[in-house]
Amino acid sequence: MNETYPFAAIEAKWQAWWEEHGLFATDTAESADKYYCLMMFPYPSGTLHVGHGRNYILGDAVARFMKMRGRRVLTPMGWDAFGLPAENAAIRTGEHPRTHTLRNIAVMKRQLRAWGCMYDWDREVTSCLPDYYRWTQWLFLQFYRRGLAYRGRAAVNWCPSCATVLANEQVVNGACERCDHAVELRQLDQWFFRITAYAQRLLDDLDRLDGWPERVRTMQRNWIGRSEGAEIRFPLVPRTDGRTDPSPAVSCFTTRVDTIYGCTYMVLAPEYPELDALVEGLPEAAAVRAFVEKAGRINAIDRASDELEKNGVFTGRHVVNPYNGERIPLWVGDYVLMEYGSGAVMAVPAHDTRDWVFARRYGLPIRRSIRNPEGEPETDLAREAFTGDGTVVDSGPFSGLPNREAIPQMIAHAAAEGFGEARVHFRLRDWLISRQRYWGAPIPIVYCEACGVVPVPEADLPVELPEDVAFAPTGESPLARAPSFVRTACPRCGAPARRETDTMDTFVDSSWYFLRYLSARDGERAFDTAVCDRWMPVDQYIGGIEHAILHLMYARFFTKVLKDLDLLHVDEPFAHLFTQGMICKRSERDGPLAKMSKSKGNVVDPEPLLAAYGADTVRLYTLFIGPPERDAEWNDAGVEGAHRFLRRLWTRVWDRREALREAAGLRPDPAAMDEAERALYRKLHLAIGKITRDLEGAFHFNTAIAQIMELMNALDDVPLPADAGPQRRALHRAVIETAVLLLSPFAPHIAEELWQELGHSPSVLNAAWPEVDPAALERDTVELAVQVNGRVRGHIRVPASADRAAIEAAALADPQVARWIEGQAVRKVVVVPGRLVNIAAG
RNA sequence: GCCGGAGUGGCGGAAUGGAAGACGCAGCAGACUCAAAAUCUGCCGAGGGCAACCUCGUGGGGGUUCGACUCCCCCCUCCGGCACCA
Repeated sequence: MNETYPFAAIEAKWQAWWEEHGLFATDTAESADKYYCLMMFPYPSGTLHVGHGRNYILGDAVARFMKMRGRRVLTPMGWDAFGLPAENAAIRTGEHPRTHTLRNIAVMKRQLRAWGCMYDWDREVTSCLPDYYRWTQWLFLQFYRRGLAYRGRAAVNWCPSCATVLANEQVVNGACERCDHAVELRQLDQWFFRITAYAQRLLDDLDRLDGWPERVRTMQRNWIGRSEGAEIRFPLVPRTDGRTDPSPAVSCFTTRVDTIYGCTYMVLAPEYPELDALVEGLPEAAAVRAFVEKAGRINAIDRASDELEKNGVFTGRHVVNPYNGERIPLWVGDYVLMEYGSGAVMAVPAHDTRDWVFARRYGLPIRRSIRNPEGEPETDLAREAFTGDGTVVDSGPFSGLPNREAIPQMIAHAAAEGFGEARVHFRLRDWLISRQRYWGAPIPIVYCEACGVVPVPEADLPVELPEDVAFAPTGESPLARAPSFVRTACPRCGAPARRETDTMDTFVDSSWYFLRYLSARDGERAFDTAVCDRWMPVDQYIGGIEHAILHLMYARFFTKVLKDLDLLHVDEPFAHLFTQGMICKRSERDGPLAKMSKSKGNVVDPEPLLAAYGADTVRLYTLFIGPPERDAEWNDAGVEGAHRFLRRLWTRVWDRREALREAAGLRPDPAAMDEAERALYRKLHLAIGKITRDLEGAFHFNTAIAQIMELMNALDDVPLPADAGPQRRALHRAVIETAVLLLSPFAPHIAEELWQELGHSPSVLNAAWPEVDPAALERDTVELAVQVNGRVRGHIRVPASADRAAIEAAALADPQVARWIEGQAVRKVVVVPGRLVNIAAG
C-alpha cells in the first residue's frame, strides 16, 4: 500500500484480474435466483462520452450490487451495429461500413472496460455480422409464414436526405427523426410487419407492466391511440351521365355518431384513392385536380401543423346521410388525413371545431344536433362549435337522449340497417421495415416471374451482403446495383430470378437481441427456447427514454409474435424498465443546456478525466450527480469532489493500517462501547439500512453515496489515537470494512484494493452485502424536539423506553417550553415517540 | 387542446404527514507553509438582535391537520409525449 491513492495502477490491476477470473461469466444452465440485467446495446458510433457512460455505469452498479446480494447475475453486452452513419461514412471515405463499424466497436469496448464495467463478453453479439443477421432473416421468414410480414403499396414517408423510406415512428412532426429533413409522401411497394394485428394486446398488457415507469406506458398508450366509434357508409348519389363509381358509398370512421344528424357535408382527403374516378367528366374535375396537386406540394411539416389554414373545394358530387336520407355535398379538404380512418370525414360543424372553421370559411350550413346540458347557456354556434356532452336534438327517433347513451343505440341502428357498425380504430400503423440502404440485413425474398414472391429457404440463409457495391444513395438500394447479388435462381422452380434489394430497418435487429444473448454462440438456431424459458423475462432493463416508443414497442411486439409461434413463453420481454435521464451540458459559454452530442459540441470526453482522476472517480460522480431518472447537468468541479472523497477514504485506511491489521479478528461489542462509539456504531447500521433500501428500490445512488460520505464524516468524529483500546480499533475496522463493501458497486477498483489491504482475498464481489444489526440501532436515551403550536421551542432528552405520559411530563416541565405556554391553556399534547412532542396551547 | 413529470439556498440536490436545506460543489475565515497548491478546522437561506434568541422562508392563492416541501382544490411557469386522429 502506498500513501497517495494510486488509482491508475489499481484500476489496471483489477480490470485485468476481473477479466482473468471471468467474474461475470454466467452459466445459463442454472437459473435459480437469476437476475438478467440488460443495458440497451449501443450503436457503435465511435467514441463514448460521459453522457453515454451513465447508462453503463448505472447498469454495472446494479449488477454488482445484485451479485453481492447473492443473485445469479447475467450482464451481456453487444452492438446495434447496422445503421446509416457507417454507410454515410462509407460514401464519404470509401471505407467499407463493416471495417468502420468493427473499428468503432473495438474502441468502445476498450472504453467500457476502462470504466470498470464488466460484462459476460462471451455472449457479445454484433448485429451486422452474418452469424447474427442470418437469424434476423430467419425471424423475418417466420413472420412471413404467419402473414405478419407483407409487401404492400402505400403512401410512405420518404426522407430525401437519407434517401430511404422511414417508419411512422421515425417521423417526428413531419420531419425525419435522424436528420430533421422534411419527409415526403411517396407511393411505393414496401415490406411491412403487421404490428397492428397486435395493437390491442400491446395496449392491454401495458396495464400489467407495473415495473415500468408510468411515463413510458402513457407514451405507448398515446402512440397506439385506440379510439372507439363507428364506421358509417354514406351512399353516393348516382351519376346521371352514364358513368359508374368504383364503389357505391363513401365510408367514414367517427367517434361521434351521436352528432350525425348535424352532418351537413362530407370531406375527403386529397389523397383519397377514388377521388379521380369520382369527379371524372364533371365540370369541377379540373378544380379538384388543381387543388389536389397544390395540397400535395405542402410539405409534411406544415401539413401536420394545426395552424395551417383549412382549404377545400366542392367535388360536384353528393352523398346521402343514411340516418335521415338527406343529400349532402362532398368536398375535398386538406385537413383530412389519408393515414387515419378511411380518408373521409363526416363533417358536423356544430360539434367539431375543425369542421366549424371549414364550414365558416366556405359558407356551409351549421346545424345543431346536441343541446348544451341543462342549466348551461346554449352555445352560440355562430361564434364557436359545441364539443361537449349534452342532449341529442333534431335527430329523429334519437332526439331527447343524453348523447353518450345515443351512441350505442345509433350504432345498433346502423348495424340493423346494414349501413354501418361499431368499429375500434387504432392510430398505430403497420411497421414499415424496408430501407433502401446497404448497411442492414437483406430481406430474404426472391422474385420469380413464374412463382412470384418466394421466400429464401431457411437452409440458404444468410443472404449475405455483397462486398463490392457503390454506396452513393440514388433512391433505390445500393444492392440493386450489385448484379451478383440481384441475379439468382428461383428457390422454387430454378428459373432466373431477382432478389429483393431492400434491407431491414435496424430496429428489427434490436427487437430480439436480448434473446440471442442467452445462446449467443448457437449455430443451429436464433435462440434456445429452453434457455429463454429459464431466463426470460429480462429482470431489469436500463436505457434512455428516447426509446420509449420505437424500440420498446417493437421488442414487445416481437416477443408476442414469438410467443404465438411457440418459440417463447413470456408475454413481455422486460419485467422492470429503468429509463435514466440524460446528461446535459451548456454548449460553449452561454449556450442552452442540452443533451450531450457531437453535433452540439458539448460533449465531455471521458479520457482526460480517467487519466486525471481514474474510473472510480468518474463513476462515483456520475452516480452522485442526481437522481438517475432525471436529467442532470455535468459539472467538472463535481468530479473533483468525488475524487477528494475517494482520496480521503484511501488516506484513512493508510493512516490506520497498523491498527486495522491488528483488529482483524476483533468484533465490536456494543455493550462495551462508550457513548461516542455507540453513536458511530449506530450510524454504521443506519447507513447499511438506508443504502440497501436506496439500491433495492429506485436505484437512488445519489443518496446512497451521500450516506457513505456521512459515515466517513462520523468516523472522523471518533478519533483513533495510538493507544486506543481494542474496542475502538475493532469499531474503526468494522466501519471501514463495511464502507468498502457499501462503496464497491460504485467504485469497484478502490474497493477491491482496500478489501485486499484489509486482509481479505478477492473479489469483494464474492463478499456478502452487509446486514443491519437491529441491536445497533437501539438507544438508551433519545432527544426529542418539543414544539409549541408547531414551532420547535425546546429539546428534551428522555430514556428510549419512556412512555407517552413520561414524555409529555418532561416536555411540559422543560423551562424553554414553559416560557411559551405560560399563561395559556394547553389544549392538546401530541407525542410522537422517537421524534417530537407538539403542544397545542392558546 | 389532451396526457405525464417537475418547480426547495449561489449551484447539484436531501427530507415514512413530525426539527426544511442531509451529502456534495462553490464561497468566506482560520491552521499548516518562506509562499502557493494540497490537506485540516470552522462558518455558510433571508431579515432582525450585543446575545440567548426571534420573524420570514420549499412557484402563487386557498383548504385539511396538533403539525404540510409532502395530502386536497384553484392558478402560474418549465420540461416531455400526443395532436387538423374525425
